[in-house]
Amino acid sequence: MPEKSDSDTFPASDAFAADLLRGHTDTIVMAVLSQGESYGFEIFKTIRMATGGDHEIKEATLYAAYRRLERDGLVESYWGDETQGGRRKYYRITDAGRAVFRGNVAAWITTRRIIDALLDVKDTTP
Amino acid sequence: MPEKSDSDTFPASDAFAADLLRGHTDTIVMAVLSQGESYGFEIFKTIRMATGGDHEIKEATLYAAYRRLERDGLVESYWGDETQGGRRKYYRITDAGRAVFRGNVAAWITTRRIIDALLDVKDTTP
DNA sequence: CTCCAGTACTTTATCTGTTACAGTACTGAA
DNA sequence: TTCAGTACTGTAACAGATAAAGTACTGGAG
Repeated sequence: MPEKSDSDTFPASDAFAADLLRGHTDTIVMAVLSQGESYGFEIFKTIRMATGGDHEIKEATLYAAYRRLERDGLVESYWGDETQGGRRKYYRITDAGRAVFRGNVAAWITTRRIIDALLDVKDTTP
Repeated sequence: MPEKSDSDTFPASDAFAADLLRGHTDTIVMAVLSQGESYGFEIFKTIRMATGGDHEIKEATLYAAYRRLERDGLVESYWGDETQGGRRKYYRITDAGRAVFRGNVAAWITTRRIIDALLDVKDTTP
């Protein structure tokens, strides 16, 4: 008889992909921006490449994050002076942003440990 | 002049603790139940101990998770026959639950890798 | 020349998990 | 008797994620 994998019978990640990165979006955007200035769509492409298509963060989610981060003074923005093509809004991380980013990375490491312990996940580093 | 730490000036984890575990609650509950049957409040205490007070998952969050898991057939419940004290609702993970749990742990490992890469977090294992 | 895919940004409505808060009910210790 | 702890439930509200749709430009394929 035909084999059925667990994931066929019990899809786990359909609705999950969303919530697994939830709460990390702002931190991820700040991580990209600590490497240097960038504009909205480029940040989107950078993250899409890093997540490899799967688990991708949607455009609308990111643009919402940009607004949130700017509202909280963690990033600053300015319009580029593109003469042709779509106008681009560039983002730059602020000092406050850098500080919060450092805190969030620390929080991630803590959270990571807690979940690893709860799920009894062994170290996966080769 | 008095020192001010980053966390004083820019509180990072006030609203975050909530969202960092978000999406993992169901998986964490199933992790506890794969160790054996348990009842609602006990699962709460187990998780509270593991998270060490910080980052704790609130009672209401867990009871919501129990209902969700039971609705989806991932856990089963029955009332204990306590003769005194509060009545206890016991939970048991189902085969479907075990399968989804395995998938979620795999998803967690993937997500973990992605976030580590994006945040450029090095391996923290001693 | 037209159509389409890609770039680039925006807005609105909706969904879901989390939580504050409140309530019920029992027990044992101060 | 009061309070802390055990044990469960329900409701309202919030915030982040996203589907969906729209605007506007560019370059290539047919």
